[in-house]
Amino acid sequence: MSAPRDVSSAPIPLIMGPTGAGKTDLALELAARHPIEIVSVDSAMVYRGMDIGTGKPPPEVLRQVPHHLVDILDPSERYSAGQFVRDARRAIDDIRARGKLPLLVGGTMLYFRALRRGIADMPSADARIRREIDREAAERGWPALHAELAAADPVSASRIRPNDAQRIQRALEVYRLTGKTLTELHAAQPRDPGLRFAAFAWVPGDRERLYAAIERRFENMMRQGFLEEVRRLYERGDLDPDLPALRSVGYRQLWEHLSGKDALESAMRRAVIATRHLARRQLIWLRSEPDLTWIDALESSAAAQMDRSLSR
RNA sequence: GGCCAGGUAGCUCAGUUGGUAGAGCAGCGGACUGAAAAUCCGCGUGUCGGUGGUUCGAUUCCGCCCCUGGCCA
Repeated sequence: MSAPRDVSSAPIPLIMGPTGAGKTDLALELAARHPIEIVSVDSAMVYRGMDIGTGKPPPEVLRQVPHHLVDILDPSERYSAGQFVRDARRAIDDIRARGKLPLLVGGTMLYFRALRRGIADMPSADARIRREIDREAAERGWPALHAELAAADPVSASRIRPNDAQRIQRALEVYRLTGKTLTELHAAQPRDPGLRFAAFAWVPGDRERLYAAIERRFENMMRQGFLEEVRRLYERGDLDPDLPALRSVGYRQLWEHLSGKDALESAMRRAVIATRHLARRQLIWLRSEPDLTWIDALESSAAAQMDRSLSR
């Protein structure tokens, strides 16, 4: 048990790691020994009814150890980095007001970055404008819309590829909504997030072993009823596979199987591959993130290292 | 045993009317500001099954052998 300390000024620990690295178990272990509450930094765990495939702790554990930003949305809803930053800051304030230490744990690196560096004040997604842009793209192709963006905002256009539909759409959306370019809005972004963080990269040092763990983890999910979980979502009838929630790793592939587009064996294989791809992108992201304390999750002393960091 | 179809990148396959070969997937590297578990970009030397022959030159044509699948005995 750590000595009492001023929780309101202590840096907030962030544990960032790829899927399958054992972050969830680590967080629970730390919660047993420190006065902490967990804030999930995970774009998929926010959804209710998506439990097995997102690797959420079981309901008893969620009740026993306070978790924030888990099960806050229906899968039909959209979340975003901007919303995350607002939610996380509120959770941090609340936890500190209770005299506890917030521990942020997850694998959604964009959310960590947005929290640490701040995020520009921009309008959220607008379904009507997106439909409009999609229609134009269907007629003229994304490169044409990219050219349109280049006329308004050459700086953004130069870093967004002509085929990156998602980013072209967002850039045009913001411009049409506000009359301002992404470049202008980014420049106006507040510099100081007003919070201090201590960021840890919790990463297995051996990629082969991480990949093997991912495969075992997926097989285990299937044993726990992952397919039935996706079937429940499928059979609701009001959900669409283009929804952000259902594009998640595993859910997407099993949905494709349920809708008759793929054999189960093949869908399962593709789900494991998609999870590996996710882990790889998370690792790549971490390499470019500044001010990280790296901990090899495979080292026997790894948990003890984290433990000591929280006691300081 | 005979006939037929195959044997080309880790996998599935394309191709070379003879000038030593290229896609998809996998893998690897990277980007990332309200979809981010998303989206996008870059990276392709491999005894072209083996061995002899023809040829200036064979992965490509011919002979033999090996392996896989199918059909017939």
